[in-house]
Amino acid sequence: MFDDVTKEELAFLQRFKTGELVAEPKSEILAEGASSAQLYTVLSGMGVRYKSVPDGDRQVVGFVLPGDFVGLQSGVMGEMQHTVESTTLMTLCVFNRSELWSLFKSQPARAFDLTHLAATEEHLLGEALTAVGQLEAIGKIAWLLHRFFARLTALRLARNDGVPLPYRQQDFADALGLSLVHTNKTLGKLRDDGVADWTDGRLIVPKPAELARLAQIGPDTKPLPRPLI
Amino acid sequence: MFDDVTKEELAFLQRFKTGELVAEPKSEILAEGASSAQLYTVLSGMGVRYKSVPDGDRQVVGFVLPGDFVGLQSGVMGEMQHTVESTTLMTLCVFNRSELWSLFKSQPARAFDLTHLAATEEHLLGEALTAVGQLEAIGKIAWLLHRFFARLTALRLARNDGVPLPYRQQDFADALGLSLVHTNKTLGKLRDDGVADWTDGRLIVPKPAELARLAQIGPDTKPLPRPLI
DNA sequence: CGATTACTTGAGGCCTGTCAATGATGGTGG
DNA sequence: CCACCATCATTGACAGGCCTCAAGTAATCG
Repeated sequence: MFDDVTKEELAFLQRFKTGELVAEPKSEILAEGASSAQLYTVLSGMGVRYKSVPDGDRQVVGFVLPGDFVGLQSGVMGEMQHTVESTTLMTLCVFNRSELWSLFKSQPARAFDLTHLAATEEHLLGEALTAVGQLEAIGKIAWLLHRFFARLTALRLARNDGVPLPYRQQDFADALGLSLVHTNKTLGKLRDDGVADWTDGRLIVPKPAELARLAQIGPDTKPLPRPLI
Repeated sequence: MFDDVTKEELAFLQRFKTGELVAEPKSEILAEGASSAQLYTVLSGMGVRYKSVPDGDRQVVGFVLPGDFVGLQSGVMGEMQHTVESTTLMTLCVFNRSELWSLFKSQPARAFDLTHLAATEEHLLGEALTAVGQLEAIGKIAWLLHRFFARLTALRLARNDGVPLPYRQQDFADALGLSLVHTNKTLGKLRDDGVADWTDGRLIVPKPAELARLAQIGPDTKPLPRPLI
């Protein structure tokens, strides 16, 4: 699902890279409102992006999967607009923000890719907003499960016993604007109906077409290809 | 609210510009799923961005105001993920997509600005998602009104009788995931309470602090500065 | 002056949130 | 080894915010 990378491009990215970071589960990678000196590409593990609301709630604005680039907002706008937190153990490829400008000057193709990545994020958020705004609970849950299933399958993380999905139901609730209780009951309904079963951190989808129908998604919708930085 | 532009940068943008477009109200500027050969900067007028849902509904993912750049998604990803439609009469500055690549090669500062713009859109969508996901109806409406009031004031469009707001209540409903009826009643409540009055295409805010409180926004939050292309 | 569009208002019902309690699991310390 | 605590999933009862249905008014237009 990623665009190809040529040898000389790879060479530049190697220079751009300054190290690797291993993050424990539930640790903060980037903090909302902070200006980070580093940008990251996720090599393995999963996490969440969320914004905090004054009254103590939070809105999950996205889920971070291997191959995702995080910190671009901080890189171009000065500070992060949301927090990035690891859910599982994560390893990240570290880049220095100070070299971002040299990338724009000397590697226009990589700069284009970064813009592409930002536009992709915008697209994903638009999809999420549409799901949260227009679907009812069963559709929202189905939408999110379908999205994970398609994305994780494209990442070749699917096995016979489904795909890994190490999040909590609370994460889903916060992503979809639902209460934890209703999220739980809706997941139970999908499980009882034999459409999708998310148990013990793994997701199994016996009826992908039915899941897509509930989510109002075309049955063969695939994740868009994206550049890998 | 826009970043400054130097003389030589302006010269390049003049070459980049290929003309102007005048769009009648309710006309489609860019269509979801289409690949556009043009990109635009809005010079005057207002519009909406929306995504269509299979069952006939739509989700408004943003409102287009003067200074906004539209078509970047098509420019970097190949096709638009949402439709852009004019609400009022609009004038737009037209750029050719084919020159986008030369911009990345020869004007890294402008390329950086484009990435900045994409990241800004991502930020705005994240805010919208948070409002739609976490606030109840009164808060959502207050949030959107507050956002318009701040943005239009920054654009110096404020007069003694408020700011222009030429949208329909249906546009608000589709943006916030509310029904038209409930949107209407909630607007009526804000009007009755003397917090905000949106009538005949103009918005007056007698109690900005109260509006911000309902929207869970810091009282002195300003729109983020952004580049102008 | 009929048709269209947009705004307004009332009534009733359901989807979803809140409150509350229980079970299961795993980590921790005595 | 077991009591204790924290986290997460699950389930039932109940209330309420919001949707749907329906009807009416006002303004614009050909």
